[in-house]
Amino acid sequence: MSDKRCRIRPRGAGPFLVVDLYNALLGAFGPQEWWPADGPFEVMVGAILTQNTAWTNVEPAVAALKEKGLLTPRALAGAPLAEIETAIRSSGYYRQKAGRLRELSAWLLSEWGGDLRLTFQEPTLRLRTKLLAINGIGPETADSILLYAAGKPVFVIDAYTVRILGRVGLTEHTDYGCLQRLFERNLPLDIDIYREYHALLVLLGKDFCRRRPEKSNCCACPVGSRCETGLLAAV
DNA sequence: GGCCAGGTCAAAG
DNA sequence: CTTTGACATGGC
Repeated sequence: MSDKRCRIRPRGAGPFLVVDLYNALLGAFGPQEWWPADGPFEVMVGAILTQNTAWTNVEPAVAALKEKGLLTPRALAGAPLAEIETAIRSSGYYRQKAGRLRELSAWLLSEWGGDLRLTFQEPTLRLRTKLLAINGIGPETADSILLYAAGKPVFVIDAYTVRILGRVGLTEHTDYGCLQRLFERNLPLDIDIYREYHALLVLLGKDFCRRRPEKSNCCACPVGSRCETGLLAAV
């Protein structure tokens, strides 16, 4: 995808700045300190379990896995599918996700003996490509793993991000790569900022955009509607 | 009871 | 190449 097609839309006096939104969100909500997990492998597991699923449904699933001692690549790779399914049932799509978790674990085991330190020594792009090759790991899951588990400077795009950018008039593009480059071009190369920014966008999407007078997709409704608020208006 | 959630993949059109 | 359906539970 050429950069030309990723151009952001001018708004008012000039292009709206990605960093302005970050500062506004950080000022309004404070640091979120994502990802809520106990160690990198738990981040990876959570990244799969939370696919199109509320985090409140993921928590019991992670707890059950932990209870059964299944939160290591070796244990998960060797566990019966039925046992994994039972443990993660609350997270929804549990049959799909059980298979995905086990496939991911088997891969980590065979490539690096389950040692994530070794896994994360892999060059970022190379690791990203390998993650994407696993069935059930798409761009958002791969990048969440890279950013929050591996500590690589990769910006995560999710459905909230797409809606919010459209809502604030920054861009109407929805293409993952376009939006990712938009953030990465306009931010300092800083893992903590990437982590914090994505967390804040999710918070805005959940708590803020849900308080809406209209129906769904508040973040996509027209500027000037009743959805307009102090926070977004200030940006 | 309906709508939605921190997506992804495969099958159609 | 773009659109659509399947996957599934739990909270509001």
